[in-house]
Amino acid sequence: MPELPEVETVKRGLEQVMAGRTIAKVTQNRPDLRFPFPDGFRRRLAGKKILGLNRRAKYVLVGLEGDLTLLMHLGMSGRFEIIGRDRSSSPGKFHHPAGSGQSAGKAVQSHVHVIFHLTGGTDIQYADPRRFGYMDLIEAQDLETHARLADLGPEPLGNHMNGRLLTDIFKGKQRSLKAVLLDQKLIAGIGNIYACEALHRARLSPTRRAASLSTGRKKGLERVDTLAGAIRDVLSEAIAAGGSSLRDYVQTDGALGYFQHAFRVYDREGQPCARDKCGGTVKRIVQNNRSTFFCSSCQK
DNA sequence: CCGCGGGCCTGAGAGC
DNA sequence: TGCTCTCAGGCCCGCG
Repeated sequence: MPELPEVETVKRGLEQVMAGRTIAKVTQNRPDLRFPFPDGFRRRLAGKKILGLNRRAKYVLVGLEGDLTLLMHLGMSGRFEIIGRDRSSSPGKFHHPAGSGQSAGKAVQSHVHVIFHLTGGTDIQYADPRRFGYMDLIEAQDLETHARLADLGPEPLGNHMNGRLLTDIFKGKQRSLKAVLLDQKLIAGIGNIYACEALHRARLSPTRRAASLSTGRKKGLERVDTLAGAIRDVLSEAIAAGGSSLRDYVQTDGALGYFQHAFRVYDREGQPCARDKCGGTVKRIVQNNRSTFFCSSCQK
């Protein structure tokens, strides 16, 4: 499901049609996703003008008039699709096999839980088969203390993400590098795919203790700098590719992302390492109950 | 502090 | 064809 690049791509797609428009009405087909919708969800959104969209970690934030923010998380299988005259396809991108211009796929269409009807006739559909997604409404004064947002770590694409910041984050951490990269309280937005990919690019073993990188010596700083750069690169490249489409994820116009074709280790167990002259084979192990893919020949 | 296991859900794919 | 099992871009909790 969606990690930072997919959420960023979705946010940009929604922004194009939602910013400046007004929510005429909301259709809500069930009382909950992962958690119950907040009280008065439909009523509080109806008639509100959309001021702008933002992303924080894997959350999409929709700023509304009246100091209200709509917070949305896609869970594992959530997808937004723009239905109506504003739907546009980006040239050169692959389209969902089941989506010949309009349909989001039969299996997904039966799981449309929320529709935001915008004035002017455009609908924003939210479908989520597994219902691990989440929506909430937050008053402006509660934004910084909201339980979902308050404890999030820094943005990996923010200006401050560098070797210094990673060194601070890793300091004293006896957990594995992979576990630390996945911890949203330490760094926000990285998920299973991009943690694996970033570590491979930085030639670091996912099982290595995080604190073992953050030595004060020159060599240590070089390593964390390399990792910070790898994180930044892989996320940026994935956003440019419209995200990674494995099972559920599509962009808001139904197009598939195509960064999955650029994976070097994720879901490549048994295949040769993509690094030049490495000669290793990609392995799959389990860490914290999640699959980790890496090359033990070049990742140390 | 840390990893593990289980849970929340549905669907796809593999193997029999 | 259909059953059973495993696994999946997330995240939370409790246990030891």
